[in-house]
Amino acid sequence: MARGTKLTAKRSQVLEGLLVSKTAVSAYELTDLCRNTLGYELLPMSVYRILDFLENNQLVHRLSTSNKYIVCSHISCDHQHQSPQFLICKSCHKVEEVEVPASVMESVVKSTRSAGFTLASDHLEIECFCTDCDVLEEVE
Amino acid sequence: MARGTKLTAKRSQVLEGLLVSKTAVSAYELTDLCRNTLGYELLPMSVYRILDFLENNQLVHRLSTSNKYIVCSHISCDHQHQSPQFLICKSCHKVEEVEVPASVMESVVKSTRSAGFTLASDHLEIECFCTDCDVLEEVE
DNA sequence: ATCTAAAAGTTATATTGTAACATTTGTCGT
DNA sequence: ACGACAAATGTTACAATATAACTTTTAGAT
Repeated sequence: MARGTKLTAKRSQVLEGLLVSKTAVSAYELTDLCRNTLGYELLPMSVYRILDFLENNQLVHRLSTSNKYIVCSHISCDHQHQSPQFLICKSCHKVEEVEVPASVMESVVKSTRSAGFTLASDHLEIECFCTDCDVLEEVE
Repeated sequence: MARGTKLTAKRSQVLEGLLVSKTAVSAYELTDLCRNTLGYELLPMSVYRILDFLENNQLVHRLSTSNKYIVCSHISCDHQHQSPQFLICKSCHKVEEVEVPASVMESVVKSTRSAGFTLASDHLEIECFCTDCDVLEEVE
């Protein structure tokens, strides 16, 4: 693990909460999950701090589209992966992580560069509806 | 313009606020801008509602990455455009709108479909740093 | 054992977003 | 023109999210 780098008890607890969760969760949802389901004493403030730490150490991804967090699916590997692409259900927040074809990422980087910008995120976020929620949307 | 469809005085005022702004702005920022700079009487609740309306009528884009809004750059055309790709500066919220190469969008749609999801957004959002802010980031 | 830096605790508050209900305004049929 | 209905806006209260600022605890290093 990189600098700043201790996976303390509390940090493990938060990580465990994320591992248990089937969907992306917000800091407050995660706090509740840790307290109610796992029985850990945690407050939102701490959870926010710990999530920052975990994100900086590539253990979790922060989905800025929904302000929720999800554990990195490659948490146990030590090698590099391609950029992940997150398909995020707008309705139930289920998240599917797929790999972005290199060509796509290249194209994105290219248009970013030529506009004078520097890429600030390691992933793409796509707002979707999953199969379940798609049906519901139509009914409304 | 489509259904539900009156560009009332208030709605024009909010739109004017967005047109005046150089960067993406939040509902509260827009409220302040309208009140302080343009002298319009608006409250956040109304601004939220009006932004919803404007978004539904393709006059503004909502950037879910930052929960901010920006006027659609094709506001005065009546024809269809390709999917926009927004380069959003994480620091100053300046936004550059570029067109996504069709091939990229196809690829995104494809991976979305094959994962059983339906695309829910008409654009891509990319978190970046612009030239100005990029320098500052490094100094920190 | 003591010192120090990192981590976690604590409290208060700022910011963002919505719910619920009241009032006003515009449009339609008669 | 008149009343009736729907759309738009006003108003208030509050829920949910995020961070600031300061204190206490903990874990290593010497």
